Amino acid sequence: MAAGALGRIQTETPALPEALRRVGEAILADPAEAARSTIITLAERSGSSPATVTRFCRVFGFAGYAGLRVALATENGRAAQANWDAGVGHEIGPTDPLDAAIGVMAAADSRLIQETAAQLDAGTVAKVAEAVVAARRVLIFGVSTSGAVAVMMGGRLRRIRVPCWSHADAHEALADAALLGEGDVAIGISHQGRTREVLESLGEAGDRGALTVAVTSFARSPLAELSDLVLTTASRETTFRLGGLAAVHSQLFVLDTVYVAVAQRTYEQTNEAFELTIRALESHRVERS
Amino acid sequence: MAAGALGRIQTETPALPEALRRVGEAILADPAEAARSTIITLAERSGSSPATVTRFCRVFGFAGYAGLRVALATENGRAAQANWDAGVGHEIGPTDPLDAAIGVMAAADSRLIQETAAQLDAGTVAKVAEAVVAARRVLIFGVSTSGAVAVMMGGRLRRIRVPCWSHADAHEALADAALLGEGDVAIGISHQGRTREVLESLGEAGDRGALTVAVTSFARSPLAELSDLVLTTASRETTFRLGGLAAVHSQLFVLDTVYVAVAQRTYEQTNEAFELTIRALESHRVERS
DNA sequence: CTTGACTTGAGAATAATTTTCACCCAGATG
DNA sequence: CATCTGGGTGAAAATTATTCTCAAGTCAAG
Repeated sequence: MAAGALGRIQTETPALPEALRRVGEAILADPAEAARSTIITLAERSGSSPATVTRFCRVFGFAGYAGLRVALATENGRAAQANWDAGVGHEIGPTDPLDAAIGVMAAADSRLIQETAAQLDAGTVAKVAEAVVAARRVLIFGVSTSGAVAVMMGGRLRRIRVPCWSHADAHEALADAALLGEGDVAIGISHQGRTREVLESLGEAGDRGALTVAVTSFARSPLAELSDLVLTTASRETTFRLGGLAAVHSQLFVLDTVYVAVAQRTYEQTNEAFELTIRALESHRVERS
Repeated sequence: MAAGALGRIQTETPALPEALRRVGEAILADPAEAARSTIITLAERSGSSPATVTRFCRVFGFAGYAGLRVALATENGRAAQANWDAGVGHEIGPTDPLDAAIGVMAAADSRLIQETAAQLDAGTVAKVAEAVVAARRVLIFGVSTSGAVAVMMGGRLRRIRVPCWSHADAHEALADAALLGEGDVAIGISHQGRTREVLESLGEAGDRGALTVAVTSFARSPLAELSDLVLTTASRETTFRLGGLAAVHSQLFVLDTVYVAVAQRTYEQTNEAFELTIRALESHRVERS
């Protein structure tokens, strides 16, 4: 078993005879470098011979040098990953080197998605999906960034034949909301749950008898209170005011789950609709060069 | 740089010729196994020759097979540490319980973002950001889902005073592209990099002397070849055809990094612009209850 | 002193890896 | 239609890495 190879080397090395010990020390001094070296290089660096390095591998139960090498590299990756979460929560400042910033952002986003998933209520998602499948009309809206999310989700749902309209524009959303009725679904997206336009449109839809669904980060926001069902997104307002940026990932994730749930409930039809859509889009693609 | 080797293999493999592609597929099918195999074993498993495997290593910038092997092992350790294998790659079927599906999706998205980050070239991001900061005009476009991403990014950039237009509409994008010139920037988004409209618009922008930037999952796609700079997104086409869904996260992440890089380069102005924007948006919010 | 168990590295033997080269094939050209 | 070109490929040669064998050295115990 590869696990713990470095630890075992650390433990056993001091008890080894002269030449073997030097090999162990050379590896411990820089495992990553050792993984990259050939057996010859490593032998030279430890002041011994290739034969001794092979023996060293055998001592630790590897079939040969290749085995040791792979084990070292694996542990090296493991260690790198362990350091990963470290930087989360760190604010990104104007002078941070970009690669560090990229790492922090990735960690933050990744974590955000996990959090979103953790606190998402599958029951609510299922209810929303069932309502969407049964609805005569579905309306999705938001403004600004959330509007773009709404449009994106609308496009997806239309591709699997859900009768869906999506707006990033407040007036159009309001107009459409007024036309909804019993058995329809309205989904309003707002990170903070305080955007007036979204509140008005969702309120209007509710008044007309449609099922209202809020997608927001705040379960106690006006939007949430006004809605029949609430899908909460997670968002941490950290890292250079990136709360807004990250919120999009969270919103998309929540809507992805709704999409999948809808697709599951209309599997046959979904597959067929996919085929059609893909064929239609193909004609807009250029050939492989 | 060793990081992101698997991601890169994933991205580039489909564009490779026959025999090389088979090698890539064999590796992707079981990276851990590949790391343990000799070049000969791997050649046999992929139905090609050792020579081809060596060529494959060169394509991805490794000095030889040993380099690839170590990189694979490293990533393998990385993945193991993060417990990411939990369910990833599992297709979501119509009968899966929804909470399981949510878990799989979260793991997949999370991993996707990590992969995207790992294979993103900070230097390229910096170049794009610098060009955006210096540009007289910036144009961002895509169609369909990528179009929504473009619109979202455009909105963000405008909020920090970047003179930016964004389109999800092919004709408008083309019209605007024709008006660009030296010192302007055009960013085209297309998951597969084969969408004709995006190709045309970016080509037009390039002809007019603008810096052209591609955001695509395929580094060898027509879109990438045609562009001055390429920002590659990662995407695994797994889980219930969710490739397209997941691609959005990846695209957004890449553009987030550009946004942050731009913000870093115009810190004063960014902060000020933020204040103004937030105040403007406040008036559309309802008061805390 | 011997002896013998244990280490070690030189060099031979083997196996893996890389390079070279001739071939094939698809598409371009005359 | 014949010919050429150029990329892609695997067989085999060349190189290099790895493993094995063995003689020699060391050292503690008799």
